[in-house]
Amino acid sequence: MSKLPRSFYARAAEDVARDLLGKVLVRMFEGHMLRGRIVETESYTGESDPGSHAFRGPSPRNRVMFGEAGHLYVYLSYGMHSCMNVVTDSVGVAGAVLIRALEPLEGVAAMATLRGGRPFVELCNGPGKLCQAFAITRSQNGMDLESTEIWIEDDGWIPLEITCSTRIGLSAGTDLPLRFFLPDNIFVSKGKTSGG
DNA sequence: TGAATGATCACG
DNA sequence: GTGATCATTCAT
Repeated sequence: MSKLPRSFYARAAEDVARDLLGKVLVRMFEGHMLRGRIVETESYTGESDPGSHAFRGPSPRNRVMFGEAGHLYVYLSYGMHSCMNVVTDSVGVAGAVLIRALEPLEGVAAMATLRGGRPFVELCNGPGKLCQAFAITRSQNGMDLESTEIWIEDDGWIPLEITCSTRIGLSAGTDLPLRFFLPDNIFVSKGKTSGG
């Protein structure tokens, strides 16, 4: 049960995305401890990645992707949903890992309330859903994962198997196998699998 | 299958 | 300033 150090994040986004599978996101919210195991991620880089927000260089929105690793990058999608990324790579190099799905472990009642009473398996099986369940909005943008409000820890659990496939919901860069998930885990978001 | 809903970006 | 686009979710 150890909190991941900043050096864990200060690597290539693709490596961080793969290694985050099985780790546990922890969030303190109004006295509740919310915990969920990461079961699905996608990696995004910079100028070489047409699917990335940072593809066209720095802007006010993607600024944190170019900053120090181990911070949160949260943005609003489709005008109504927040999506949560973890910043990777070194300062000046754009990189981030989108957290797409979690397996709820602790604080499930609080998550269900935040999610409007949705069924258990639908609490965190999508990027917008898990942000709602963990009360993460753009006001958490730039937050440090070494803070006491939100962090990611390793509880020793190791995935049996990791599968990769192309990323979801993009109009560019869809040919790259940069989505990582645990096959057979029921909390992985719906959408395409690795061709099966 | 498509409605909801607003920030962001390119362009002028 | 305007218009197109979007790393989605939910109800039909």
